Amino acid sequence: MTASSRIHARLRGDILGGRYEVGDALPSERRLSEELETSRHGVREALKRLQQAGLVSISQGGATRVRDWRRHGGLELLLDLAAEGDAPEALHVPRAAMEMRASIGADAARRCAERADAATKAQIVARAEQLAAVEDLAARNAHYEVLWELIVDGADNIAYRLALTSLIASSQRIASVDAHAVSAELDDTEAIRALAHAINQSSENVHTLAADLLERSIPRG
Amino acid sequence: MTASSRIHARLRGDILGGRYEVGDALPSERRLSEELETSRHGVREALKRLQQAGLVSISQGGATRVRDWRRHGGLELLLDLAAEGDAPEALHVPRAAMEMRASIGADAARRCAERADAATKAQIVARAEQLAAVEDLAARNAHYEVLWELIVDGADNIAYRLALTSLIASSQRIASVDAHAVSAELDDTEAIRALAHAINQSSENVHTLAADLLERSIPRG
DNA sequence: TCACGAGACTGGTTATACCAGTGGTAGACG
DNA sequence: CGTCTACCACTGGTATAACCAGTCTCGTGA
Repeated sequence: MTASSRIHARLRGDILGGRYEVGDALPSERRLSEELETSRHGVREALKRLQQAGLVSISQGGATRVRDWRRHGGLELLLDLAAEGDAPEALHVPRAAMEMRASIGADAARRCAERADAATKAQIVARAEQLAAVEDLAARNAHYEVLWELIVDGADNIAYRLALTSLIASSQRIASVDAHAVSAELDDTEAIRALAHAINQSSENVHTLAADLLERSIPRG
Repeated sequence: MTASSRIHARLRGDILGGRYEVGDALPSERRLSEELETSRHGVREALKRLQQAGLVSISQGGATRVRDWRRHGGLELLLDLAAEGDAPEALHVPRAAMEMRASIGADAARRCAERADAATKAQIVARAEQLAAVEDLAARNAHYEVLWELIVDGADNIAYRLALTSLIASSQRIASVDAHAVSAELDDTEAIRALAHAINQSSENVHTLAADLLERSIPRG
């Protein structure tokens, strides 16, 4: 744990936790370096990372101010929100992540059926069969994640690929809280196999099959 | 343009442009500071931003190495990819962005119809009517963006909200290349009004209406 | 009352020194 | 001859101190 990452985590928590209002000025770099007992450079590195994430705006001569992260932040904040225990509960982060996962996943499956080559589709079918053959939930979950990586790669959509990074990370964080988050999907190996074969045959109902599967894990509320 | 942002842009371009292989070691901070004629701190700030974006991994004692950004990068890279002219064409960045926009947008419209309160829905209808009333394309586009912000806010899904940031930014970058990117949507004011009213009435076909509208702008290929 | 300028802030940059891990390699040893 | 170890040269991490470059405020003078 480096000094700058400590400062980064501290300030990020303060901002995401709502302990600053949008537009508020952060303490100056010199003050922060005193309060947090580090050099100014460590503070600056942390601030650059916050700027990169869209949480603050820095301007020479003026103060460093808190931005509206709901408007300027990227999807990678989802993980941070899931990790920060003190983020407003009303954001429904788990539900949001699972809904997006379902929407993107269903469309990715459809595109994959359209675009992936035979070799990729064969891998998908093979992986689904492997998954169905194991009993251990953790092992099955590992297969399931690989399966979805194959599907998203097969969809040939870089935006889906990049979004998946944030979704997987935040899903894992959510799953660490609720271990059975996706068990409704993992238990139904038949539905998973059916999806894989539908993709392989470029069926019309790939989107429906995928959506039905993925939407099982959306929390109510 | 600060020194660290120059260095950041330079290295980011080298990585996204494929001039480094995954796993390659970057030159050391001391070497970079010589080559790019800045102090080591400027280099460090830039590297921290690259690390934050998932483009490199830094380890004390060892080298700073290039990561697989397709696997570890976040959605905000979409904007960078759209901006870097030398990114591999095969990524189909405009198509990817527009597909994701359609998938997320259609689902957001559905959730908005389910969840938004009457006041928000009234705003959506009002905005659609304003949009239909103006002739100027730029003004209409501005209304259209606000309309979608209202819809996404109404969907009460923080993941969609955060993803929108990257999608809007990269769409604008794409639109600056192809000015008529979304004109097929903007021209059909009737479809936009129909969507707004469907949301207001919580119709069953909101998802279909939204998807039909948004998918018009997906480039072929 | 208003305009403007001094000065006290803000962040931006540089230089230098040292600490703290890593990893390659030369040499000692079996 | 092989292998293991200790060392050293390298990597990034931290700190100090000084100065540059904008911004903003507040008091003074027109």
